[in-house]
Amino acid sequence: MNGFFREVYGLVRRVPRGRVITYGAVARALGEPRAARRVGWALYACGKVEPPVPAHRVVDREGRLSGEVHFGGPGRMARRLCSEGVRVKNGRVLDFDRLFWEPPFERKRKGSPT
DNA sequence: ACAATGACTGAAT
DNA sequence: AATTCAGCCATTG
Repeated sequence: MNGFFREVYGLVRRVPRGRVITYGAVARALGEPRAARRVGWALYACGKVEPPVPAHRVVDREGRLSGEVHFGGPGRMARRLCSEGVRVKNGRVLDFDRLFWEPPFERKRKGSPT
């Protein structure tokens, strides 16, 4: 597995319950702002990863549940979010801007930026 | 190697 | 604000 995938999983796992993040934000946090699609690809393969990845907390830049179809059925992702307190309406997070969790900008180790 | 696709995004219209 | 276009990068046929 590519290190990038693990970085994606590691960051997504840090998304607090009841909050959401975007593909682009994950990519930026990992230092590759153009890697949003790769983030999606990583999440596509996160099903068998351990510990489990809360991929349902990752939405697109408009707060839409673009990966809903990959949760085994309609409404599963939304219901999961709802179960965490995130209100979803018509495939979109309502208070998306308010619930957005800005990730800590972690560099590729090698020490922190200062 | 070429073309098409995709859990994306930003800019232009 | 909604839709369309183009860039992006990895995977797949």
